[in-house]
Amino acid sequence: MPTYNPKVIEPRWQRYWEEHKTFKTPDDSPKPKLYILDMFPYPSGAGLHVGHPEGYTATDILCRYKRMRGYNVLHPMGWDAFGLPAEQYAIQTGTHPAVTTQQNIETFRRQIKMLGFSYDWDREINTTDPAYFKWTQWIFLELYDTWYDKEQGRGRPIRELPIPPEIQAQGNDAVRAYQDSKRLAYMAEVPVNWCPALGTVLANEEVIDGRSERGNHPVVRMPLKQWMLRITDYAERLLADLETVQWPHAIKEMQRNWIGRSVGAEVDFALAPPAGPATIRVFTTRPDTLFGATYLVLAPEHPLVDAVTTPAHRATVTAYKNQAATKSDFERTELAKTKTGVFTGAYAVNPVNGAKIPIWIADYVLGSYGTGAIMAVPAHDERDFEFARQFRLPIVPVVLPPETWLKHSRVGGIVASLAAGDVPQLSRENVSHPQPHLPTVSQFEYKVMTAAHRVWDECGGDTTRILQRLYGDHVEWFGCFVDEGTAINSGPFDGLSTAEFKTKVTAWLAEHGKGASKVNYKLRDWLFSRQRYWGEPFPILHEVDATGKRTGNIAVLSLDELPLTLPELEDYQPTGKPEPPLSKAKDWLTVVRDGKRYVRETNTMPQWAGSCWYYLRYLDPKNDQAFCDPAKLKKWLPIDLYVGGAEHAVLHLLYSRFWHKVLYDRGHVPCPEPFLRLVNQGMILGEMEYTAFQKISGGAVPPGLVSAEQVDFDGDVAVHKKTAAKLMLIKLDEDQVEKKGDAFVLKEDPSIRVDARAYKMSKSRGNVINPDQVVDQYGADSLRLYEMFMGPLEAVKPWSMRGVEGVFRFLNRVWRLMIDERAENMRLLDAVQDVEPDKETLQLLHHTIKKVTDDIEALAFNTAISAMMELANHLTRQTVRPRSVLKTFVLLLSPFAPHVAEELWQVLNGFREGTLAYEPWPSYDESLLKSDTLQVPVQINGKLRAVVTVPADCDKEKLEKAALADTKIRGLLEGKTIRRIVVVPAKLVNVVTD
RNA sequence: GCCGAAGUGGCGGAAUGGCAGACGCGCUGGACUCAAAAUCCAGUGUCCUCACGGACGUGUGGGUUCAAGUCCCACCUUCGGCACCA
Repeated sequence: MPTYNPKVIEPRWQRYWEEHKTFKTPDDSPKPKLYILDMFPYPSGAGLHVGHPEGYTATDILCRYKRMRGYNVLHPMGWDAFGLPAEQYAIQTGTHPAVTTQQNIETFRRQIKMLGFSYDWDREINTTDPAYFKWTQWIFLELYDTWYDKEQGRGRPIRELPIPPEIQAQGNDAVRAYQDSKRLAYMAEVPVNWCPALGTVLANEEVIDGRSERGNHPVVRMPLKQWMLRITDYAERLLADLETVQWPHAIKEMQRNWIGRSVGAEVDFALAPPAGPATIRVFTTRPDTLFGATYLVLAPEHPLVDAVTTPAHRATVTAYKNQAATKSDFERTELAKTKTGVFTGAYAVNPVNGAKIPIWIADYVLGSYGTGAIMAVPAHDERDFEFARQFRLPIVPVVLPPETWLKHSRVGGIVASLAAGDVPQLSRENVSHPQPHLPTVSQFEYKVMTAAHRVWDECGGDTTRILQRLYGDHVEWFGCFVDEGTAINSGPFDGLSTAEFKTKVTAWLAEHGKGASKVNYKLRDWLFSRQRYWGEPFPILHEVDATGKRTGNIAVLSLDELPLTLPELEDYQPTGKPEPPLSKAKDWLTVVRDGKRYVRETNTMPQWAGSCWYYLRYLDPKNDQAFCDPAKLKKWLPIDLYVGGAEHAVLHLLYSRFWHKVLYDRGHVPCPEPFLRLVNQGMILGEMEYTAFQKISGGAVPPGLVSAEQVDFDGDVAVHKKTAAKLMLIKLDEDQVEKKGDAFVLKEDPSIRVDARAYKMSKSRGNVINPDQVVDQYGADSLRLYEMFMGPLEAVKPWSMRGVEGVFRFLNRVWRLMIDERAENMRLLDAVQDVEPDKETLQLLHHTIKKVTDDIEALAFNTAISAMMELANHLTRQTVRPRSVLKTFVLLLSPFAPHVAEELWQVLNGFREGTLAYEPWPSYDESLLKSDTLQVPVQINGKLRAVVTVPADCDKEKLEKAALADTKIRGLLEGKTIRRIVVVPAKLVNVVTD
């Protein structure tokens, strides 16, 4: 009984493709190239998630389609296999991470192969393979060997770095130190997340709300010598080149925000006597507000803090500094609802007006951004405003807001009502006789009105002018104004617009040697080392003296010493000190070279390292002479389409682009951007869940159900809004609820609203769909088809097992369209005949070819599948099914459901041996897309009233005539005056009447 | 708070400014069957009507247009990202 049985046909075709190397990609094909890439997975112990095949299926469909269109398609897969979970497992069980990793890769590979993706498996890579990370280490050394020439705007070899004569004069060590200070890879003391309870340093992603993810222990910041990559040097190009790539707008925007470019000025404030000759340099994006700077703030870690602090304030300043240093970033931000800070006792001189202003320190100023110091302009900066109010510092307005802003302010409202005479007890006339305790007028309103009245006549009763006066005199009434306006209280600059002011004052500052324009970025240099075992070792040696102390000199391994592999360790337990586990490998650690003693770098590279360049290695995965043959790079780059999850929107993509640009500058890759076009697949959520809330008896609320609108619910914990009592969650079945209005309610009691939503899949929630089970039950073709049929690729969408069943039924229907299920062996139905299709069928077929072709090109797979369903439904109704039509249909289906398509293709072609993977893609005949007659809707005043059938080539006049001739339309137009008739040929007729 | 995306039947979703709801799920009825499953056929936005037919309908309010789910303005909600970046 040859019924549709994916369990038999899928493994068979997978074996066929593998044995025949059907999808092996030649490097020397004359066909046009396409490089279509999936973000490679981290092979976790949990196995493949249904989210993975979403993007993989999309690209696979496109690849299969493009091959049939005559392209030479490169479509590889590999493993991003360094990372924490394998190491955690090693700590717990003693199993070497390489073993765990290998097992996980086996599982992932089996699962991915079971889905029938057309990868060229000969190009498979693994970031933990020494033959791979040899080149990761090599690239690191290239970064180490590169400095950024700001004049030329590109990275250059360190030997080309010009050495200033005064450095040269100080000897070799000075030269080396100078070079080291310019390298793209450099060492610096930076704070890390040290967890004393776990005795280890944690990655940022292991720290949640200032505590360790495992065990919930406190995490403190501790300075540690780390490798850093100077990505900030590339900030400008990373930003600018976003213009050249076809990425989703949102992702570009996220990268722009992350880079965070802002243009402003650095301004030098001299210290007021007696503090000394030093100046404090601040960064501001609003040099136009310089006249409003009423105090300076230094970050607590600013190097000049100790120097400026006066003896009388030293104790409080030191205490504040210590407090700020031990606080985690989390505490500094989240807990700092109110601003804190202390006065240093010192004063600075405002360079534009000579005003003496106090210098404070406060942790709302970050040491790591700009110069670590700011000029505070409380009238025009929210944070400064808040701080100034708290510490009663002066607020001077220097930007006059536009009229509309003033009128919409609280003061504007009061002045308006005063002008309109809406305050009977307090009209313009009697406001001059103080009556401060009128019941309907607040103290504040009274103050405003009195002040307004005082300037009323002077301003000619003009409310705008009154408000402008009040703003100048009482800015604190108006609050903070941060937008652009007109300069006031700014001496010679008064009356200038914000933009003009900025230009002029920056020029003035430069002229007087007190400042210069400056661009700053939020982007920080990339912390590139981890205190971990399971990562790439750095190919770096630190020279040590006789006592074992580092001399500060660094040597690098040469290419023939690479790869530097990880030492075997007996235990993977953290050292208990902030020292990486590699420091335990004593034999591995020490190296003697040319009579000098060295210790190896014990940090390892972060997981990003391997994924930063993997797309290059696919092009030449087995090369042991170079990371890739330049000819192959030239042939295949850039990547035509890159598909993956939006969780990599910022870091992975930014880091890869950075490495790529460095390699480009050093002449190793031929193009400045790696990923020409990027598409993010949307997340797949679990099945829809319905939740009711029940009070817990004995609590603050009596037992019973609570309607959802009275509940604060985050998906895990529900709290009664009024009583703050915790509520119990009750999972409901779909048929216990119904829709009422725009919400779901309980069928039994429609007054009880129910929460309905789909959640992110997670082990703890128990809503994870395992692809193995889906394939076991319905087959890979159904899984692939369903993942594409769910909705647009980019959209977030909930899983539905019934939906899988729906596409499975479709594949069964396709099968039965041609296969005689009642026969003993595989054979075609008698209905399948070598006849010419009728016109309707032919037209539908060509319509479907066009639709599927266009939709694949647009990655709109869901609608392509709908179109094929419609064709299948049509053919099901036909008693005679032309073989030619079925053959075309199977080719259309093949990128989506390749196994069943191959099987049916065989039968349709008389069991001829071979694959359809390189059959030419069906083409359509334009002339068959149009039918002879058209159904054209006829509207009266925009409302559909009739449909008329006309010849396809019906012109405007004939169409209008046909519409008006329609009996129904005639009846409805009876006695009406026709004012206008809109005729859109082949589309519609709209009759406009009175 | 800031930036971005999205709101259409019971559900997933479809619609170059031109017949809203294609296709699928679910549901209802029918055929087949001793029966069930599977399959096939028909129906299925809401309300009014025996029916013919009609009214309403794409988060809310306004606007542009002969015509708006689609364009413009304001707002609401949900999701994602960032968050003292001067």
